[in-house]
Amino acid sequence: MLMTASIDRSSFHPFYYQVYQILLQKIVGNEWRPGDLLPTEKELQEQFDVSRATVRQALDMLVDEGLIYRQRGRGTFVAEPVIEQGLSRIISFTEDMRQRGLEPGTRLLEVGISPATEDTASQLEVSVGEELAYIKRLRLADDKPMSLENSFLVNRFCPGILDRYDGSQSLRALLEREFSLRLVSARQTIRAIIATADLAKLLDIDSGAPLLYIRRITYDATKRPVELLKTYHRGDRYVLYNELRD
Amino acid sequence: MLMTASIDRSSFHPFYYQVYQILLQKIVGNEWRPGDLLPTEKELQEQFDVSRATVRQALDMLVDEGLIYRQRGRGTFVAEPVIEQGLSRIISFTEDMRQRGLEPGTRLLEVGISPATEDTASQLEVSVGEELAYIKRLRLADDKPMSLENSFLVNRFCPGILDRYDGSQSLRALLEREFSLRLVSARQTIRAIIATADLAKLLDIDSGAPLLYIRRITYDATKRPVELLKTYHRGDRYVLYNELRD
DNA sequence: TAGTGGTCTAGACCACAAA
DNA sequence: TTGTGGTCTAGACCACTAA
Repeated sequence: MLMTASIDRSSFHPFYYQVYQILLQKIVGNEWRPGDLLPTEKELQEQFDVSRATVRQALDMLVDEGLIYRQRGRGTFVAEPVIEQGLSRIISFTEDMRQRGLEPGTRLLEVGISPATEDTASQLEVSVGEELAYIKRLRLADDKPMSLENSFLVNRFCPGILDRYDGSQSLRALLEREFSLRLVSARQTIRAIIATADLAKLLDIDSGAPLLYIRRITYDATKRPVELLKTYHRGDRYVLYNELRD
Repeated sequence: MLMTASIDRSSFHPFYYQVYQILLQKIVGNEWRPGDLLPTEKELQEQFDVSRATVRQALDMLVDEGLIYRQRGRGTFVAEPVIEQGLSRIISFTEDMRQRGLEPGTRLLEVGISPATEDTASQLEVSVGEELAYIKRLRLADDKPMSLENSFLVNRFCPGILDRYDGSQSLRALLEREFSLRLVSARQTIRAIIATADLAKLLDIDSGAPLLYIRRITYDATKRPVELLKTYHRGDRYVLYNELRD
């Protein structure tokens, strides 16, 4: 491109920020593609008629955002786009198993209403004793036990949900369709524990076998906690996968 | 404190990095506490006998890590320790422990060069037999064993790293500073396993105790796999936390 | 008004990569 | 050997805060 943007010296934006914006546009606008060599710092300095320090300050921002990287003696390059999607999405057991090429199954063990204990109440930000709907399910993969899921819902947000739940459908979809509860964010803790005799029996493993214990609180769009999910995954079968970024 | 550390002008570490380290120690060592006013840039400049730009480069690192913040016209302050509830950031063991309010420690067990096995080679996308630098560290929290970390680096990308690594510093920082390797993304799998006798002994737990086993591959800006990290965390002490979104 | 951090300049020397 | 980015200096002027 022959036309080159230049900076506005009377703007209230700092020079380095204007340079950053111009370079950013070239990258996100795909004019410069991953792997491309950027102009040298000297060239940019001359092009924008600013000092090298100013150019470097602009480049530092792009480095911090992971959009470019520098190699001493070689130059500055456009970075490969980082996989941003699917970093940490909330996915259901069913989706999860299908992604792994396994056939998901569910056996409904128990449902009911019970008062919140001190522990569950504090997690769900409700009063102790408030009614919670609970759903206990054994999850299967290729017809063999994989995980035990224990779900606690704030009954006030989805009254009568247990009557409409038949044990096989997606709880997420039901909450959204019938109660307009969109689950948009979640926090979870992950621990390694040892199977108790009860859990071992349900999961068809030896007691003392390792389990991945995940405790997740899910929030709706207004940041209200809606569900507390306790999951026990068989250590020998279940592998949690995720992607991280700097 | 009247005694003040000064920088070593013959060190191979850059001045700004030495200043950063000294200031970092004051903060994590709790000599400077949240809310405290730092010396002004001018004072630091005089204290270390470096230019203001060098002081600012050191301060920039601390700002990036969220340890300090600046207010124009007022000064620079130690930040409140915030538990970075990021979605899925790559954080070091050291950062991780600090966020949990535990004092991180490291015991270097073993370093060396060894040829890639079929398994490690495929993970790191190198040939079987290619030289890998490995670093085995026992990680401590409040002086008690927390995790065992087994790191494998493609030696070709960071030749001589083992000579420059003293066992206590940040591997990430070292890779970036000395080899211009910025670790920007990672993929990991998480499993629950049972401690073998060897692992149990190192971690000071019973054999048969549960462990969280995390296997992470870290990539640089050009998407090259750089490090394979195998980590064994004590199930009774270590809890993995993360946030999810829809 | 005095002092802070924010921005900017015009140099310099270095380590490293590639030809 | 040439050119790159990495580090460092010694200034300067500005916008903002607090006294």
